Amino acid sequence: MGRRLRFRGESRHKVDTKGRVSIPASFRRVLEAGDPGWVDGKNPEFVIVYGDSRRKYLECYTINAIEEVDEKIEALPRGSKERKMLERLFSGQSVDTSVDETGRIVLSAKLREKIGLSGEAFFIASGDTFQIWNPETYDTEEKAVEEEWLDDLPEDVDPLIFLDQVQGG
Amino acid sequence: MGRRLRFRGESRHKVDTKGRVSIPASFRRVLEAGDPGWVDGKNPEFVIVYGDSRRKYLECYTINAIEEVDEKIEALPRGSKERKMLERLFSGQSVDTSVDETGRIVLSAKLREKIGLSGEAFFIASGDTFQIWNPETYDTEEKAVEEEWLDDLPEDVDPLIFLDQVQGG
DNA sequence: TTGCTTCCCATGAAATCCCGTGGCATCCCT
DNA sequence: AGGGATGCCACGGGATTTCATGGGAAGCAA
Repeated sequence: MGRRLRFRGESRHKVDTKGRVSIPASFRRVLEAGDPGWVDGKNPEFVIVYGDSRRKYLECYTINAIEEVDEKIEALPRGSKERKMLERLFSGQSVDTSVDETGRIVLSAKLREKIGLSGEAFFIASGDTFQIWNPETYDTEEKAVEEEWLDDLPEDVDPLIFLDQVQGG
Repeated sequence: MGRRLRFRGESRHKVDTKGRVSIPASFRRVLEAGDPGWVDGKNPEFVIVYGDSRRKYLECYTINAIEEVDEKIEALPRGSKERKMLERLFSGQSVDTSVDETGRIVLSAKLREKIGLSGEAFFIASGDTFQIWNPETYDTEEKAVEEEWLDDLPEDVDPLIFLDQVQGG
């Protein structure tokens, strides 16, 4: 198996009145690589998880990534609370889509309203998923969180330190 | 064997006086794929499990999915309590239906009464099945549970952590 | 006959397809 | 190095199809 591609970078794109948005070209390459059914010339599919009411962004999974999640959910005991909740989140509160010929997707009115999208959308990579935000929401809420976190670190601590922390419980 | 199709998403549809309801278009695709007897142009069949009196929603299985369940039940010792109960649930308290030309099914008065359906129905995917709810019941009883569960999670904990929990215990 | 079910046809709104444009970067040829 | 040709990219608009939903007529049963 080849190296797993990851999303990388951030960018802004217009959202037209029909809800169409271009997916950053580099993200498309990752979506293609992450869709086992994809063949050159065709349009990659992927899954948008929008989650519960308080989530303010859309989270996008490649087919491979979402399948990994689905399988893990299926491995949980049938009937358990965790399983039910995760099914809600990942099976219920999600849609699958595909990129069109020109590299765009269509975000339904419902999805746009949910995250307050109009005019422009902000894309940002996050490991093996990427997120779609209303640019203002991202600036005011997320960026603030990031900066606060960095500010709270002692002056001389490099965030890289966290890379090698043991997983714990 | 190809990748297993799963239901995905949620939506609301009208229930008319005859008990007719549209099945979400994307669910229809999964029902078609999950019905071994289906051919393009025909109408897929599937099974609705309504269960005992406590259950407040209808659970819908593709033909393949229900067959898998049936086989597992048959593997249980004949005469065992578990087998009897499961047979009651899945053979007795269920009906099979088919989607019509226009993408709808008819829910009998009995089924509608059972889950208190009138006016509108809420559909939500749940792995390899989907559920049909009275929208109010879903909001007040189920969604509330979900939100409470999310609220009880520590601020910075993502539900995803449950995916990697060890099984057992 | 009186109610249920099916079946058939109709329609507005929404989603999808198809086609076209300008900008920018890269390649290639001379 | 100049200058075009090529190709990908972000974006827009119109045409077409699919969806969800309504209503009536025909079949069937009590």
